[in-house]
Amino acid sequence: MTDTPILHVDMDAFYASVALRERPDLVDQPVVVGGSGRGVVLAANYVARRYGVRSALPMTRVRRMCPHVVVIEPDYATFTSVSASVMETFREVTPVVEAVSLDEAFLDVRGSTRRLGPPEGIAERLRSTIHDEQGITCSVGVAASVSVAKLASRQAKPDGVIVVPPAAVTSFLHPLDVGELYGVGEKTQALLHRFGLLTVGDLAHTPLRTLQRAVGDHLGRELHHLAWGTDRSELTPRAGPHEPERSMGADETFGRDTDDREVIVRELLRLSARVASRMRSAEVAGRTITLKVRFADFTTITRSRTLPEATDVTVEIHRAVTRLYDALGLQRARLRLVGVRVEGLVPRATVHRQLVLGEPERGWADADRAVDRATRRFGSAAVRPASLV
DNA sequence: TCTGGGGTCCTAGGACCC
DNA sequence: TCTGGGGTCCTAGGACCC
Repeated sequence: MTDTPILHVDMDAFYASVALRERPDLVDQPVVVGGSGRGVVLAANYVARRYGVRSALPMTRVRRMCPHVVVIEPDYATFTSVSASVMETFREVTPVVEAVSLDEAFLDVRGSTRRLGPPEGIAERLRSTIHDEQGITCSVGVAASVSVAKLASRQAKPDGVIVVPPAAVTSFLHPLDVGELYGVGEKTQALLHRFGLLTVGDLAHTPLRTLQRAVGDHLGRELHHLAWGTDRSELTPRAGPHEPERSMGADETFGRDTDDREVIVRELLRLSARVASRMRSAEVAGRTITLKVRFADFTTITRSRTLPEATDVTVEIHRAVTRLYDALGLQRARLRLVGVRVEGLVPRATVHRQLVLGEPERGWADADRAVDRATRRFGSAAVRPASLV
C-alpha cells in the first residue's frame, strides 16, 4: 500500500516537443507551435520561454518579444497519435487512468505497487518509457490527492518528479500564491488579493463563510478543500479527454473584422455544417442553439434559442443562428468572430421527430447524410453548400 | 493587425408549476 | 391591508481549463 497513490503526468511543452522530433536541428532555438495571423501560442519550447514567451500569447506579441522565433503550424493528427501511445503506456501501469487532455492524465497506482514497487519508481519508469518510445519528456507529481499531484507536477517541470507525502502537504501548499490553485484564474486571483488573501495559507485560515461571501458558495467550498489538500483522490477512468460531450460548437475569428451580413451569414453556414457533421458522426442531436458574436472591441455576447425538438440538421441549425443574428439588429457593428454551438446533446436514437405534414425537414436530413457519405469518400473539400463554393 | 478554439461549470433572474 | 416555498427550464453572462 501507499499513501501517495495519485500520479499526475504532464508532457513538457507537448506540441512543441512533438514538433521538434521532426526538426532536431531547431532544438536550441526558440520555437513555438501556433497559428499565423491573429493566432496565439499553443506551446513554446523552453528556449522560447526564456524570452518570456508563454502559451496563449498573441503571435504578434511573440514576434516583438523574440523576433527570431521559429513558428511551426500545429499538426493535430500527429499530436493525437503520440497522445494515444502515451495513454497506452499509462494503461500498462494501471487501468485507472483519467485523461485530462491530449498531454495530461491522472493515474491511480494503488493496485500496481505490489507488482511495480512504490509510486516514485513507477513515475521514473513511465518517464523513461515515454522518453525512449516517443522522444519527449514529461513531469510527474505524486501525492494523495488530485490537486496536490497536479501542483507537484507543475513544480517538477521540466523533466522531473516531485513526491508530496501527506505530512508535507500543508508546507508544500501554503506558501504558494492563490493563483496557483486549480480554478483560480486571473479574475479570482485579483479578487482574493484585494481581500488580502495572497497565499494558499491565507486562504486555508479564512473562515469558510467569509470565503464564500467573497467568491460564491461553490468556489468558496472548493478553495477551502484545495487549500488543505483535501480534494478528491478517486479517479474516473476515461480514455479520451472529453468523453460524451454535452455541447458541440465551432467558432472562427475573421481574418479581418467585418460588418457584411452576407459574409457573416455564409460563415454561420460553414460553422453550422461543421458542427452538424460532427454531431452526426457522434450520433447525437441537440435542442439549444447558441450564436456567439465577438465585436471588434473584443466584447462578446451570446444569444440562444431552444427548439421544440433536438436536431442534427445543418439547415435547421443555420436557420436558428441566422435568426438570432438578425434579431440583434446590428447596423454598422464590425464583428471579429462568430460562433455556433449546440447544447443539450442527447443520443440521436432517443430523438423521435414529430413530423408535420408537408414539412420538408426530412429531405434536409437526407441531404446531410448524403453529404456525410460523399465526404467520407471524397474528402470535405468535395461537398459543401452551394453558397460556400 | 494585441488577445484561438474546444470545451465545462456556476450564477442569477424570470417564467411556470405544484 | 405585505411578501410562500420549492423545483425546473430557459436565457445570458462570466470564469476557467487545456
